[in-house]
Amino acid sequence: MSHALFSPEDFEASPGPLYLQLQRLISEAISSGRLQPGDSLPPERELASQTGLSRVTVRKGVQALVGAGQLVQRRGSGTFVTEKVERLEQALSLLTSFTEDMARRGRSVESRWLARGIYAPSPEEIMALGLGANDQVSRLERVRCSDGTPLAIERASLPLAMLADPAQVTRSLYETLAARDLRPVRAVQRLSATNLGPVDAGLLQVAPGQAGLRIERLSYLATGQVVEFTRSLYRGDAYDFAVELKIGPEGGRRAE
Amino acid sequence: MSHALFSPEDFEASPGPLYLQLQRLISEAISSGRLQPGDSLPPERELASQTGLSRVTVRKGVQALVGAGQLVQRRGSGTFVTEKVERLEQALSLLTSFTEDMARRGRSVESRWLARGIYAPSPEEIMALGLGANDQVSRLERVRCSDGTPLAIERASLPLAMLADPAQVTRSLYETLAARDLRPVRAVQRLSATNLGPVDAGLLQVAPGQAGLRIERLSYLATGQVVEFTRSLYRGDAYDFAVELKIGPEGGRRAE
DNA sequence: AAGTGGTCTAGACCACGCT
DNA sequence: GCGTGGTCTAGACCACTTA
Repeated sequence: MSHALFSPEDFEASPGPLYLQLQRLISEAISSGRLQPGDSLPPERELASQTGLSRVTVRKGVQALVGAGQLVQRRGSGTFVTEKVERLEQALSLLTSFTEDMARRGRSVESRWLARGIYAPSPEEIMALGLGANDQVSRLERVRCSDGTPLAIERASLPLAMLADPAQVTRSLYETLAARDLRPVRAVQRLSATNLGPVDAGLLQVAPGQAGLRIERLSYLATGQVVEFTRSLYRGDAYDFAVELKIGPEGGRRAE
Repeated sequence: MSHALFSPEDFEASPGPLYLQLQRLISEAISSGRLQPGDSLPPERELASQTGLSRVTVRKGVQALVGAGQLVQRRGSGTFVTEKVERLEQALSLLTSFTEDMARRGRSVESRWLARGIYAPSPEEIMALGLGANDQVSRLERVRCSDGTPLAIERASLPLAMLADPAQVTRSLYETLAARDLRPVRAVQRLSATNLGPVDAGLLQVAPGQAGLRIERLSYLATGQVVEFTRSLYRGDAYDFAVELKIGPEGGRRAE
């Protein structure tokens, strides 16, 4: 059975740096199916002796694939091919809740609370919610998971007037608000792509540096008051957001 | 003048790996303003002797900041603090052209063509445009720049029926289409975050692995025909997309 | 030609996870 | 305890840029 995955011949007179060649070989082994998601790679020292490279060089090649999200390394345990996540599609221009959204797909929802309580507001929250210096803020921070996989980090901040007791939110924030007749009628979102920092990457169980989608949302009541200020981070590999476009000025009538 | 930037004392009995300490020191020097955008870092060998670390370790710390986009390295020349890019805000739900969008902001627009011609379609293009196996496709691929900075890569594909002569597109694609009375009335976009590969990162002049926003768009005529299929990659650090939300089913009336 | 980053090595020790 | 990945070193050579 145990054919070595690679051999020194693979590196004879090939072009380019050795770590890139190794990277390519491993990458091809994955895409060809010779290495399946969840499979373990040989230990670095063994890869080194199999290929005739030094361990430093082997690590450099492997690390590149870890950075690309194709491999995961667990200290003391080994190196494994990343389990792939199915991509979820979600409409951006509907104000739906995570809970309902997943239910509609027939997927389980779990949340892990990072923070749920009343705090002194950050400057960012003061700005966004229009608070006074002495006001306090309700914070709801959680990791959203579906079928066991963390998909997003959600950090919601609300004025106490909107949510005096954060602890009463157990499932959907919108559900809790709606029960008190606080229904947002309008919301503005800002999206950008960002490399996940070590902390957020850890919470989402991906390698630091992986791409994530950052969404900031401000929701308003009919009165114009701000209901909530939410900053979310979605795993870039797990989400597709869909937007339907209206027609811009140059595509339609000139004098609208 | 030339105080050494760092000294071995910075590393005495501090916690954590040495390369992370170096990374933090450099990062702080940047955020504190002691290192300005465009400034050069001391050569790796000098950093090593200043800090008492090995060059390998210095490189590891520096590379991490290169990966984070804070530093740029140019072989044979040196290591420099990244020039920062001002963030542009753009409405996602309007179908505006890059050209007009920048003009409205009073910014210059330059494009560099990567491809402009007629090709045999890829399977992806066949799917998206609903082509037959023997049809051909017009492709417009360019890097979009403003004020000298590359901001996005745009790869547009159109059926020949919509654009028989790609060479006649010189500025805005929409302008060219509108002149032939081909005005899209509807478009669907899909967004996701992704780590830029070496090629795309090179075109956008950022480090490979930096986060980018991928947008796929399908535009339709009033007849329902597909006008264009465009895949764009925006620099994550240069763009903020804004979306206004409608109200989802649970927020509004039940029976609308 | 000199100086820079880019690659590579052989060998060492540490910290963690498993069994 | 043993095997894994994580960190670190000293020294070498290559490839490119700049002068």
